[in-house]
Amino acid sequence: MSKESTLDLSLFEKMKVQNDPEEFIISRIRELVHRGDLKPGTRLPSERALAESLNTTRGSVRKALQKLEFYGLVDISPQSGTRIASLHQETVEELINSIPVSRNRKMADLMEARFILDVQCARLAAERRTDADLSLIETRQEGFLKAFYGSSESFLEEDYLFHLAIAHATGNHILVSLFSQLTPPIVTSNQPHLGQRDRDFSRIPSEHQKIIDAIRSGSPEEAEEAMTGHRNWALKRIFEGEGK
Amino acid sequence: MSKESTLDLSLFEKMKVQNDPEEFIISRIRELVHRGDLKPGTRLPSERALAESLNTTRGSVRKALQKLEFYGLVDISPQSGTRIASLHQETVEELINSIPVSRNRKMADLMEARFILDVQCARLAAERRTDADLSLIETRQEGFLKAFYGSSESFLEEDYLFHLAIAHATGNHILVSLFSQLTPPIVTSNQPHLGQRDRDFSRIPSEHQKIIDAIRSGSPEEAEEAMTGHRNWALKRIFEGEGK
DNA sequence: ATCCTTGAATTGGTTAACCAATTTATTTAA
DNA sequence: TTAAATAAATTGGTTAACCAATTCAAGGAT
Repeated sequence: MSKESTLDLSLFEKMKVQNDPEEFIISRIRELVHRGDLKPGTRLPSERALAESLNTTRGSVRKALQKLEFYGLVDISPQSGTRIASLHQETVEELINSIPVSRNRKMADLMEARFILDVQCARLAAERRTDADLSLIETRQEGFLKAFYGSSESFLEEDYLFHLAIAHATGNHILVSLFSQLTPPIVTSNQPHLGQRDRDFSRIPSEHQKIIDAIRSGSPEEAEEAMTGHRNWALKRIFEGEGK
Repeated sequence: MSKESTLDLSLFEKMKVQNDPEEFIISRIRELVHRGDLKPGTRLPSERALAESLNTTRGSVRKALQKLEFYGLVDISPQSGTRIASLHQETVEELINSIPVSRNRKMADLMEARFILDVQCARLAAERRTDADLSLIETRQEGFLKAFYGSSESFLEEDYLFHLAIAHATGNHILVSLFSQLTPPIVTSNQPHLGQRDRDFSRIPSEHQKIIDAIRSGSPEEAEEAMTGHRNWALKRIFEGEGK
């Protein structure tokens, strides 16, 4: 029984100066799992051993491992140790912070997922919106227009609120949650495509209006079509400069 | 400036015997925020004060607050205190565990969100699937059939793996992540509707096969239609017994 | 009165020692 | 040689003291 798939060793050699040991441990283990160097069931070195090996304190190691357990990446058992968990599903936040996939690729995946949600939310909103929902959407549109035609740099934030109001109008809390998970990383990504306006941006206000009209009149098909056109254009902007 | 929207007090009166102080604090604060008793900006009592008030240790209080910060529900600033965060978007897991919404309603929202993702993933999978993707999907179907026709109780789990393989075939990691967030709680929810088979369950294997055929032949429209039929039926089962 | 200085009190963050349960190694008895 | 008994070492978990930074209030100079 002494054999068993046990502890690895020098995979955690200290590197450089570690400004944030906790973050380093998390990203390192995540990387090792992704690359397959750490297979499910593999036991990690003890918290004390890891701390010494990384020239850090046990507290930092512990915080990192606790977060990894929360992520579902490892299983911690008292007196038994910490092992790589069996089947692990990543959260969106994990994926965004993960290493192996290129930044552009992740952004493309994010935009595509949001595209899907946007279109379906528009359709459902047209079916179910209450008057209060419609009122909120129109308020958001006003805010967006003010930011858009003003010199405000925050029109992306306002655009987000507009789309979020549509998601809210579906009455489905889960959809709102998914939506809000996807958008902040997009908004804060400082994608050069998004930040600066150019000729095409003039389309946005009228496209928004089409969507609003469809939702007001309760026409799911029209809403779906309007949102598809609106978002398809945004998607293309991202995909340009990188093949799928 | 001494006024300010500050600390509340006896909202944290100790109740009964607290077996798990950490979980209690998390659920209590979540509840207070949901009910509006704690508004954004409100400062919570200090960790020491909370610990004494709840007859627990500072460590437990601290762990709870750290998790709440991770959830985005509170903002912690050293030497300044812990305050309710301004705009808070709930994660799916939070929503599932939240109190105010009825269980059936949450389940309906979950199913609807999964329906949307399922259909769109089927469409994209038909467009992009590699041979390896198709192979995995067929493997999952075999596993499902074995569990379905055998006396195994795990056929729901196998069904999940089948659908997950389709999401994987889109090549979009974000979609896979969203999908995996939505599905496990459905499987484990012990919905009486789902747990026991009845006459309608016999449709599942052939519906799966239709989806596979559409994905193999690269027909997005067919895949979308097949998945819509498959999942629409599941949706109806949930909505029966509660007007949406 | 008003503003600035100053020092005590309070805040979240960190550290190291300690704990109980388990595992591993050693010793002892058959 | 084998198996049981026992002691030592190791594990994650917890606690309490300590820390630096900040806040807040009292005191004094203008």
